[in-house]
Amino acid sequence: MIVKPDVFWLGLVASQGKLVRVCLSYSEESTRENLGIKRSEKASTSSLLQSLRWDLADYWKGKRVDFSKYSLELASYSSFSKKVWAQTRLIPYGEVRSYKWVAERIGSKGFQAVGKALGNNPFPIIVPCHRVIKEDGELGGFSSGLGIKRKLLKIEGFLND
DNA sequence: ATAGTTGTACCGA
DNA sequence: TCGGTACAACTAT
Repeated sequence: MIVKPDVFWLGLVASQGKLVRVCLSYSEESTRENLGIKRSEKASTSSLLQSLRWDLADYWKGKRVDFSKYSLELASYSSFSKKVWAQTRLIPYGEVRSYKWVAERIGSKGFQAVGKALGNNPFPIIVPCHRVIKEDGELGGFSSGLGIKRKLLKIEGFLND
């Protein structure tokens, strides 16, 4: 399913009651390409996606939405990545932590590897990798574009404007 | 084996 | 404060 809650597009894929992938992008085309969703496909009737869609709409309005009820399809990922994402999901709405904090919490010194795992995050927003920034307060990177990271942090009230 | 990360710390100017 | 650089753990090739 593809929705456009703001200036960017959001592609959502679910299967068997679990979220498989989320894609954030500035263009509808790249979202479709990324997820392999054809224009001809009908809107999903999956209740999971319907629910997620409303939650995301609320989220964009600035409502404090809790995405932790959604289960993720993680079978094909490394245990390190799973740990990083699980830890990242624990960061509360509107707060941020550093890559180092995440690494320490999962018993690793590889803070840069944390960045890499977050870069591979298949569930942006649901796994709030935008809440992970550098130790010195800089934003760090974001695979879907730093502008989107900034936007998300603004929605959550962490950044102004 | 090697190169490339969404990083951190330390040093010198 | 800024730039260079050494280093860290992990992934992908």
